[in-house]
Amino acid sequence: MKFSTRTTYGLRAMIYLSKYWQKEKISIASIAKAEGISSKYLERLFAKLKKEDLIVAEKGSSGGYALARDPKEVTVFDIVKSLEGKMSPFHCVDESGKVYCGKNCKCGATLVLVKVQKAINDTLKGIKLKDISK
Amino acid sequence: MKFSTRTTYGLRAMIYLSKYWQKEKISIASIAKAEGISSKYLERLFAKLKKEDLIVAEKGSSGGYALARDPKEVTVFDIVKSLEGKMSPFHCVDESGKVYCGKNCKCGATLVLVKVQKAINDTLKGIKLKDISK
DNA sequence: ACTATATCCTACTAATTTAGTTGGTATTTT
DNA sequence: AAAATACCAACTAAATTAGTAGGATATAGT
Ligand code: FES
Ligand code: FES
Repeated sequence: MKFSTRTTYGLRAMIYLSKYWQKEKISIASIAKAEGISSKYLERLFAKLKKEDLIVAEKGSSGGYALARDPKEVTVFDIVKSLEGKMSPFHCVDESGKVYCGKNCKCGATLVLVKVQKAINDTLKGIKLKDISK
Repeated sequence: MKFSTRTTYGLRAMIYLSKYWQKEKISIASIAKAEGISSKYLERLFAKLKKEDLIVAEKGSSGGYALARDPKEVTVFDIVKSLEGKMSPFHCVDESGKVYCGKNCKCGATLVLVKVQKAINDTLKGIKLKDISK
């Protein structure tokens, strides 16, 4: 049971960006270099973050990325969700906690599934980007 | 971010077994059939559960499996851990919460990693097999 | 002793997901 | 015009997960 590395990459990149909040735009190349991440891969992760309006971009020479919102207001949940897609840790419980197992079974396992899901989400929602980017 | 299906399979099988706690031994074949799981696959999951002393087996005709311990005392954490292996949800934090990222970075991401890990484990440890197998 | 029914064991294959690359196009500053 | 940047789609590689094949070993009942 793991979060994929793209989540860690994404978090690191967002932390990096938050250091320049309301200061500079930062290029993917410089983040990739500083963090030791493949810049082409990071590019694709940024596409997801942008789609969820977590970052804004400016094209062209001297363009780059910047946070779209104040790090005090962005939660880690927002970031992780946009990178991981569906935030359901089990195949038969969806994001809202609704169960739709293949067998339509109402087995006790679902209790576990729902509780774990809630624990993860609550934790992620309780951490702001600001909290981790001092 | 998902638990693999083997975790759900394992939980379901353990719930099934707990219904026969101190009554009968149950064969893999019958569990597999009842739960709609590949019996050969379930066989391999049971090997893991047995290795962690969560179940006991008896060979031969009229053999089968049974819980090794009282469902009131087995936690879901025990089960999930034995099936998932390492219970670290991120690549740079181990089970004890120790960080050893490739870059040896001490970035704020680790705070997230450690908190999520703890939230999951605490949740799983707080649920007994008995609680989910009525 | 034979047979049927079990666990146990190893190695293979298939499917899926994740990670990363290639090769561009479009846009903006200098 | 040139350089630097975001943007985009398709491909490849690696890793993990899911499932299968083909047995060997042990026990109960006949
Ligand atoms: S395994 Fe999905 S509801 Fe029981
Ligand atoms: S990403 Fe592993 S410690 Fe920062």
